[in-house]
Amino acid sequence: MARRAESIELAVLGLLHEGPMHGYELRKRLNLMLGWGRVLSYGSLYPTLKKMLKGALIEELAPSLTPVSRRPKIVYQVTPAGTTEFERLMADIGPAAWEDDNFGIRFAFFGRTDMEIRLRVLEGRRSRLQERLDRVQSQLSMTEKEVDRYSAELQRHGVESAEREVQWLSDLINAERSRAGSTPPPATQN
Amino acid sequence: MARRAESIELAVLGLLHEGPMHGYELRKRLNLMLGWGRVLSYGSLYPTLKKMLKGALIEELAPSLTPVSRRPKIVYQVTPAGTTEFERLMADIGPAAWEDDNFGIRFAFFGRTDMEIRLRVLEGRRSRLQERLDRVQSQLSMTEKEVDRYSAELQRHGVESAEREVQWLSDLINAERSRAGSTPPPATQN
DNA sequence: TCGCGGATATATCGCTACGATACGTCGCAT
DNA sequence: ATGCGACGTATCGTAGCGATATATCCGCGA
Repeated sequence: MARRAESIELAVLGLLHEGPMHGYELRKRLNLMLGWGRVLSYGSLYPTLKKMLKGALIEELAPSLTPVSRRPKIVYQVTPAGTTEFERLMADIGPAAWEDDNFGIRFAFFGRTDMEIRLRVLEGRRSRLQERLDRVQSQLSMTEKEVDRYSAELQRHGVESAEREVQWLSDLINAERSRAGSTPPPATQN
Repeated sequence: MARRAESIELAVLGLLHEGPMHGYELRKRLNLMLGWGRVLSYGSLYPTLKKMLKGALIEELAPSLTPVSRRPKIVYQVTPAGTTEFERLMADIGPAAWEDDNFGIRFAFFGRTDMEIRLRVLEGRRSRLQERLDRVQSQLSMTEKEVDRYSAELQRHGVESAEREVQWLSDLINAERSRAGSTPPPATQN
């Protein structure tokens, strides 16, 4: 249940880790990192924040030093419980971790996990994409009637993008590996 | 209202134009063309089909020539009204036409519109992407604190993908334009 | 020849999360 | 002095998604 919501929680925790913020700013940052496709709506963010408050993962920061600012600007910060939860979520790899939305968020916070986790997430993501690619390729090949020019171009472009993404992941994986290796073997292909 | 639903309608009409189909097959084809991100669920498809039946955009094809097939396989085909609607939707350019989901579908059916429409949709899509790109760039530059290594890499990759997409669109636009030109330059590669 | 698993096929329902919208404050441009 | 756009919090209706139920067909091994 609520797979998207889970990833929002992770993102909020991660962002608050670099300093207290209020909802509006959180949303902007979130949209920048989720960025490319969909945006996060207030209808999702505020309820999530409420839920996290109730769960004591975050708390409201002491308000206005600036004396009487009429309308409350609610600034949130993580609690120790929130930190624990963040670490738990980051370490919790598994199919959900490399789904489209989740992957981006986890990746953005890679700096706060260890290499073992990073590698597993990157590899999981890569095989997820590879698997999609294979499925499309096979479906394409078993299509009897030849396709329309434009449809074909769309397919081609999609496949190309996915392949590029796979390459990107491979490069990242190699980079991680070589950073770890005591004896980095020079000729490791792919 | 119901922007996604509208695009499903368009896709269904377009697909049925290349021959009668039943829901299951429709879904497969749809997922192949929407393909890259989300899949279309039955919970969306069947209600849409019902709605289109009621609107007389499609109709059930005469059933079993094969005598007593117990469970009905419902095969749909477009009505003349459906064809009209398809043409109307394809010609209806405007912001909605170059949103992520819609664009792909329209593109896939470019073979059934004229060049003027194609160009406008391609250009609309390109400026949509360009605009996103600019927004990210400016937000990036106005960020005071320098970002984490991984976050930066994620941004970089996102920007690169978007730029590649813009390039793709530009190439397509040029191709359309040169096809229009009275003097077709002989060296058309690809 | 039976039966089992998997692909094909239609259908519905609960619930989530998104779009729309409302409301309020601040600053600055005209 | 007022209008406009950015900042900021909040809620609500409902579209549509995931899960699930149900049923048929077919290939394959035992």
